[in-house]
Amino acid sequence: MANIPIYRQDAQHPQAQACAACEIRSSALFGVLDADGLDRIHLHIETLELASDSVVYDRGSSGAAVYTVRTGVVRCERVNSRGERRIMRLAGRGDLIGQEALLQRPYGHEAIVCMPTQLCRIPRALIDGLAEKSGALPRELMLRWQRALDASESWMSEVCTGPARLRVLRMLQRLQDHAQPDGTLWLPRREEMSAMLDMTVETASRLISQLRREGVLERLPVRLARVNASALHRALTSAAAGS
Amino acid sequence: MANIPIYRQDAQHPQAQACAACEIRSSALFGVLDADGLDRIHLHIETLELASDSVVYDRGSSGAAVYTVRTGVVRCERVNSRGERRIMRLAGRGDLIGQEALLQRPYGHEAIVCMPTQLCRIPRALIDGLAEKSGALPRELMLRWQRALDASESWMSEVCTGPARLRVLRMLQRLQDHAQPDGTLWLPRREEMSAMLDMTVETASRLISQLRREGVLERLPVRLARVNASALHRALTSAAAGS
DNA sequence: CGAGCCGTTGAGGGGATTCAAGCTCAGTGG
DNA sequence: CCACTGAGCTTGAATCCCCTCAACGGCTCG
Repeated sequence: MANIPIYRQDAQHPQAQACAACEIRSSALFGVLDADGLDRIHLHIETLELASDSVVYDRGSSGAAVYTVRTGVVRCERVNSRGERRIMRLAGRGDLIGQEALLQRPYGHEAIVCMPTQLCRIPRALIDGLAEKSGALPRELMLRWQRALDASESWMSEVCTGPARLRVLRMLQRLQDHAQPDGTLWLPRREEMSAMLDMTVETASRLISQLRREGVLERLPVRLARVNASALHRALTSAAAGS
Repeated sequence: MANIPIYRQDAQHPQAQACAACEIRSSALFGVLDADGLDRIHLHIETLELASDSVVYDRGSSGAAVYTVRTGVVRCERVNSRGERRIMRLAGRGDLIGQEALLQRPYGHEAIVCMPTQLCRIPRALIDGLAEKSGALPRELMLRWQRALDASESWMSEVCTGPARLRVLRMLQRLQDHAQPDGTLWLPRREEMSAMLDMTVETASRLISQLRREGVLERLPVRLARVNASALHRALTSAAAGS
């Protein structure tokens, strides 16, 4: 019984190969499953490869699946009662989105791809079936919910607060967490920044330009950038203290 | 087997009587339990009666219990990196707080009583034990988590956004949801409003005074108020449109 | 090339903050 | 009884940050 590989290597199905090779499996939802559970899931999980601005799901649609982000970044949006788009959350590698589906509820926000992204689509029925057998899965799910709640609250307390420059700096800090291996990161369009940080596109543009002149940010071709980590850190501490 | 009362009426323990008489049992966490589960829980659940400004739990403390609000209002606070207090959430009748404890994690915020409040303290071990037997409890727990997440996101998109007057109006709208039977509601101190709405106490004061002059709000003795629902509604629509 | 989108920059105005001064009210003690 | 606090609330005046409105430049694409 010992040394059963966490994902069966001998499975024939191509998706089984993909799951076996998946680098995020230890941090992903099914890390807790045993061999029995794992054997069954490959057949139902689908890997999606989506381009920028693709819609993963719409708010209000009654979804039948949750998604794990393998690479790339997905943003979760919502339109508030004044008709403004607000970006509530960024999901990156290893994050789970659309958990409402597990409770047979419509999605609470719209999920949109920020940069070329790979997703694993996990049908609800699959998780329902597994949860009855595996004792560890419900706990793992609750952990994901708690993580989403933490992220939401820390976003609210840090990114929705304070002077505009500080908010932009904190956004950059968070974008760094989703940076690609080569150090480049997704830089939102100005309008998206405005939806994240509750400011106008003009203000976002001014502040980004200023940070570029200060050497905190270096602009790359298409919606990409590179940040100087130490300069960012310095800017953050001085902005937080100076206020 | 049919017609087993959801809470056993014949239990001797005084807490069993309290649970049997609890008016929120259908909406509370244990509404899904069967008779076996219910018989065991009374012995471990404790009813607390706390005065304003009592601390239910501290952020960072590793809690061993979750709490259900029976009456009153509890606020969940957090201190952001600039050292400012931010109120992230209000919990009222039927709401569950401190769910992090179920995952053996420290509380993510500080919970403080807003007005005289009754709480049920539910030890973590109790829920762990029940969850193994009852299939419905994990689902119910996930539902609570999702509800907290929804509340957090809608708070962020509605209360953290827009001109100050609109934010104050939306706060009043939410406070109405926690109103007492007699129609009075908890009116935060100005400093607490400032922590909720990300504005200065002066701005909060100016706007509350203005709303009082407009007849939206009527002030009562101690941190209580009565709102004119229709006037509030009118003010909200005109403020949302006028901007 | 013009159209359109996105980003940038400028000028002006408005709303919120800042700083400051009274105000109300409960508690205290002479 | 009443002055004396001190905390919380209110209000005023000046300042500033951000928004609004506007124009322009770079870029892609038909």
